Amino acid sequence: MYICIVMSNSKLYKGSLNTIILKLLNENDKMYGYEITQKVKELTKGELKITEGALYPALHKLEAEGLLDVEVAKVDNRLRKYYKLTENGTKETANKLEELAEYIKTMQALVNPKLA
Amino acid sequence: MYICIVMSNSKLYKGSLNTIILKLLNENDKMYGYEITQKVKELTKGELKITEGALYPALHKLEAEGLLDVEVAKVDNRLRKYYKLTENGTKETANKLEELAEYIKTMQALVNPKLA
DNA sequence: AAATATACATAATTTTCTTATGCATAAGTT
DNA sequence: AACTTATGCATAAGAAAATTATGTATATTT
Repeated sequence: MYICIVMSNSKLYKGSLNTIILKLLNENDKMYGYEITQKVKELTKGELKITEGALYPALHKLEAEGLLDVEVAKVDNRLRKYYKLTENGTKETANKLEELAEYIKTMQALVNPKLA
Repeated sequence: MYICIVMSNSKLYKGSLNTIILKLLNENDKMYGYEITQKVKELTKGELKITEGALYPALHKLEAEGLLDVEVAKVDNRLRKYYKLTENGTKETANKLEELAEYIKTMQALVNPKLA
């Protein structure tokens, strides 16, 4: 038995899930849900864990908005739903990334005004 | 008549209001609500507008959690509620700022893995 | 045989915000 | 004098986006 302290899932991640999903799909062409959770865990060295309750509704919403296309596959007798960016999805990815950069700049102006 | 386009209040700000409040109080000793809204507008060059519906409940909550002390004053026959950090508030400010730095680092690892 | 990993999904609840509304005084404008 | 904008607080209704808790099912590891 061991104790694990993780600072993960700070409140700040709220609102950035869509950006994360879109960016990953922009890099990896197509991915399925579980793969996304693992990739995020890997890239953030375990610091950020995307929960299923957040991820799947987000994917469905992005699909409903026409930003993602879905394609179902069966691998090892298990279902996988591969998502990929639509044309609009690619455009929106650029917007989201710009928004994120802007957000980071703004926050730095707030918490570290000397560097602004 | 003119049209004003502001990218302000993007969804990403969700979760960072407390950090902003605490950091400003950490720098300015004591501030009142309206002053905070104006300071944020100034520091972000109008890009971020803290709404009253978000600010006042947040201040009340931080006070209830023992992170802020409040002191009422009357200036020009108008009420002001000055908030300042408690000892715990100062500690929590450090935590929040570290969390923010961590968040920014993590997001940069996600959206720009080459630099990680 | 049992536990963990893979893979999806949804419902209930909570948190945190926006929008709308309300009260009140001071200062500036028409 | 009347009206608008600025200053200053507050709360309620609703929306958005997460967490937590469940549920189903197969594959792999212990």
